Amino acid sequence: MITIKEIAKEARVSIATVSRVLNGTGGYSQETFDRVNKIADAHHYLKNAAAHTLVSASSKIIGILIPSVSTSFSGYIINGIEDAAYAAGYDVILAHTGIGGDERRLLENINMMRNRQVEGLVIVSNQFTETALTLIQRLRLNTTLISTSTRNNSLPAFVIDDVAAMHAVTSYLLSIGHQHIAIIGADPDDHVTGAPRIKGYRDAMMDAGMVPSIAWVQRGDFSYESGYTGFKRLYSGEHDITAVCCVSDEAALGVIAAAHEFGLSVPDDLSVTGFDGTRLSEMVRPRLTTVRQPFYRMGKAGTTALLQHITSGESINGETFPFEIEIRESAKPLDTQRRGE
Amino acid sequence: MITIKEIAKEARVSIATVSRVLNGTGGYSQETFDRVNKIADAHHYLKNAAAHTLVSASSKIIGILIPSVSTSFSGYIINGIEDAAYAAGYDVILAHTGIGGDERRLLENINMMRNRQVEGLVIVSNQFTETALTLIQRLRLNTTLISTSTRNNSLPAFVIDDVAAMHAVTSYLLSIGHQHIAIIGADPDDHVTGAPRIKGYRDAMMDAGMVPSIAWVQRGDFSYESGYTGFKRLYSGEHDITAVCCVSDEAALGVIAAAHEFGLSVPDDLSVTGFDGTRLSEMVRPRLTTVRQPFYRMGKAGTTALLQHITSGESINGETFPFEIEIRESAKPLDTQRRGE
DNA sequence: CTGAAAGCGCTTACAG
DNA sequence: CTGAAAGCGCTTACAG
Repeated sequence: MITIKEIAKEARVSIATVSRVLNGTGGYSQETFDRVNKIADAHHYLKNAAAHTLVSASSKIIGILIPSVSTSFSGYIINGIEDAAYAAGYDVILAHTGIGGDERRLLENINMMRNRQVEGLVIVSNQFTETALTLIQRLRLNTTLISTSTRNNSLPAFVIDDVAAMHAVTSYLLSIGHQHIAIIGADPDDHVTGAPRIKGYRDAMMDAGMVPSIAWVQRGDFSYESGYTGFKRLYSGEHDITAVCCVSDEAALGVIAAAHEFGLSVPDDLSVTGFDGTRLSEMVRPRLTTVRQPFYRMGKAGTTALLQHITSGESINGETFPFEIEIRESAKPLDTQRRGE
Repeated sequence: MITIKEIAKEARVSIATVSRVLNGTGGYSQETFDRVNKIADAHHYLKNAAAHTLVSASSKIIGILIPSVSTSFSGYIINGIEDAAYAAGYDVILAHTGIGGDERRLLENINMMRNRQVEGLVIVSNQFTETALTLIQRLRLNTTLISTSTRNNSLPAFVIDDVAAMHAVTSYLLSIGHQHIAIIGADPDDHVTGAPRIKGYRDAMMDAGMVPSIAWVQRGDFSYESGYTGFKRLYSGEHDITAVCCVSDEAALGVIAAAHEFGLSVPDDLSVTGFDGTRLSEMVRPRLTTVRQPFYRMGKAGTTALLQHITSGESINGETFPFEIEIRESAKPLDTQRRGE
């Protein structure tokens, strides 16, 4: 790879001049400008990013920390982040923290982001610990959160209102006549997403004068599997459930699969709703009634705000995005369902 | 952030000694070692990666080039790449090239990888052009290909045998009595994946003495949409089709959705097979009979080989992975199907 | 076992 | 408009 030193030699100017020309910072004649650029182009000059980072203390890199990139919604968020970064001339370092929550790997990766001199950090749907939070603060990493938040809102978060969203789907189910509604797949100990969704469900039920029994809340980890086992557990005891609202589209598919095994057809015998509004929810039959989260926009907006903060010091204001209830075929009015027993 | 200079000062040794201690390269007393490390730890020293990259000309970074991270299988591959990189102490830069194939963005990103001094490049399922290939070669980027290949095999590829795989699913369909079998979703002009799969299908049909009509091959771009529109186009003209093999799980779901609109139920009226074996194929009902590709392993093996090449100069040998036909419920013997009209 | 020095490829005042 | 010089934070012969 050719360096500015060689270009300088060939153009018979100093490296300072080459640097100025290549960065277009002014302070050279048109003639010099053309000559230097011509030589640089001829040799396919590419600036050494490490040298630039070292001297300018600006890496033009942002980091993404994500549990796993293979859950169905993470792709949309990453696309949004990447597009925003690309538009601003930033590159992206990606690191997994692992789904189970391997704290050591998480901390290592946060340190890695710092020693790579990332200018900003985007954390996606992560359950990060106090230790991680402290480390981020000590490292003075500009951070933005997508689809997650801290308990005390210490970091700007780009999210939807989980309580309101779950309240809305549950109310929809109530509005079409269902009363025996279960919720499957959320972890009540997860204060960022699980608990609020359960609260939204519970509030809606209460508003309608229903008191959900304990068995109606089947905990899980948002996965297909937790939908599947959750429904099996539920249905073994409770046969009068007519609708289930799930906390992810994948969990909804798990519920539907388990229902099949009981000879139940969706939505004829059971109404099921998803959450997220991923492509999945439109690709299956019956298509899922679900809550659509604007993942791509959340990723993009969060990153754009972060970048704005980096370049012009504007403070980052988190944003709560509107969600949409997509009414499709996996749930239908109780009086059109074949009743259970 | 503290630097070795400050550590040196505090430990009253030279920066050279600090560097040696921190890298564990030997050449210091136990006492010095302890003292320096203690100070470094106390100040949470983190090595400046840019300085290290600049001086050692080794960035410890590999790059991933991928069209989009939101197709259903890309996540598994990226997880494999990331895990292999993490295990070897490498970090990962991710860049999208866009699904449509924005060549300018592709070339820009290849250049970016070079000026970020990536030590290796992993290209995932990309349709890259001659220009891109030339650029990669000129830049002397160590490159490995996952789930794609070059026409002349100039770059090591980690793939499955598409001809054999499609031959196998088609043969399976034939073996359970189907004869009027269509293929939907492949682009015959795509020489890396589309054409080979069509060939596998055609060969299997020919082997069984069938001559597929032109209408039986519905081109597409592997997407859900192309499955959907492909089946609509097909079925408008040909009502005697009893089975469809698709080139992706998503396309299979598109076919199933379109079939529904014709009042056809899968597999009772129509058998459908997928391709890829993503989680999708197990989450839907009926579960898809499909071809499972070991994406995670492909990503991991390709990256491991690349890293081995980088560190010990071993040449990279591409690898053709075994696939598996997963027999599930979306396809069934012709004589158990309700016949079409 | 340890230090002084050169150098990686850039940027940026400063002086002219 | 242009150049000499210092410096970013490291590594690595070389000499002792």
